[in-house]
Amino acid sequence: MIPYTANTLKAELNSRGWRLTPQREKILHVFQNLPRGDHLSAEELQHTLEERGEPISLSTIYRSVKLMARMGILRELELAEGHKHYELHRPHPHHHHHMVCVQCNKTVEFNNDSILKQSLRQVEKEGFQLIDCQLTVTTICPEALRMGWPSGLPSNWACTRVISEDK
Amino acid sequence: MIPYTANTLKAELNSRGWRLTPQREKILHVFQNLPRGDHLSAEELQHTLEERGEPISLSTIYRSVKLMARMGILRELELAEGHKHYELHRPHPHHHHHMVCVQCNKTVEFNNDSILKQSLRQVEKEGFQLIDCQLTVTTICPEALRMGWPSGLPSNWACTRVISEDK
DNA sequence: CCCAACAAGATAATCATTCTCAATTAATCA
DNA sequence: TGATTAATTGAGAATGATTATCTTGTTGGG
Repeated sequence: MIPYTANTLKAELNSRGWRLTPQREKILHVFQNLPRGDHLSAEELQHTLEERGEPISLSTIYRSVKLMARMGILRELELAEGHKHYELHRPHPHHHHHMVCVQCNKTVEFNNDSILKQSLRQVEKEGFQLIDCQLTVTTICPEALRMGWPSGLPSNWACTRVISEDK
Repeated sequence: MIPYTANTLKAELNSRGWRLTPQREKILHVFQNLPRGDHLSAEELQHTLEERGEPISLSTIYRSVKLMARMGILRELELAEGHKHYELHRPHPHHHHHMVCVQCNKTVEFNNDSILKQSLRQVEKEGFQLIDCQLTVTTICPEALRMGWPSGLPSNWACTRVISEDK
């Protein structure tokens, strides 16, 4: 949302009764310097910090990352199997969604502003406050399709099962 | 209305080198008889089956549910913290999305056809094949807002957890 | 600069999910 | 139809991400 500096982060935290700590600052810094489109798991974040000579315990990583997600500073992504990823929560026009292949977990980002708009309308109608909206599109990627996924099936199988509305 | 019978399920499975088993049939049956909008975790599914006098091991539950999600028969939902939920993958116009409160995990469904349309367009543009698209909107529910989220919340207060069924 | 509350670090605990393996069983083909 | 083969089940152990606990260290308001 806001490009956070140490000061604005502190203000945000304090206004909720939480504190600015060197650890939280460093964690935010890592995400801010991440190439756009990258996301880290808790462990990857720990390694990154270690390499920078700023080791932070896994406990703190998990706590901070969850806190910042609840605040709306980070996005919690459920893309691949097994563990969560986090990325900086960027405002329009960098807000994006994900396409994930069920075969290989390949992830592709895409932008679509109207999805955010529609979510906002929906949410406000119900009296909720929007923090984030993530469209996760489950797919079969072109490579998997080329390899004959799913084996032995007519190539149009998925289309008939899939939720496409006019086909 | 639900396209799967024992026969079509068998055909679908066999075409991929998999088998129709009584367990898989029973599991599908549970989902088909679930009120619209309901979703079950692996454990809830096991309990349901137990109550019906058709106990199935947890291992098998997990395996089957994952298989059927990969096939596009079930949707795998990442709504609340900690565990996945599954629901029947229904075609348009029953396809829906979810709004989740980060404070209490309350879940509200909503319909929005244009999200599906746009996903489909996006996916095809990239040469992928669409299996499912789920918009998960992270929110603060009205109840939490009323209590002064985020700072004014009594430490052990939780919003009433209601899984409302329709908009 | 003091103190109460909050946070960090280390590690144990939890808990959903996956894996292992022996025993069964569904689908195929002779 | 019955043998054959490979998939599947069930039970429980193993895994692995995330949380909780507990002690010590810090933050920030008075």
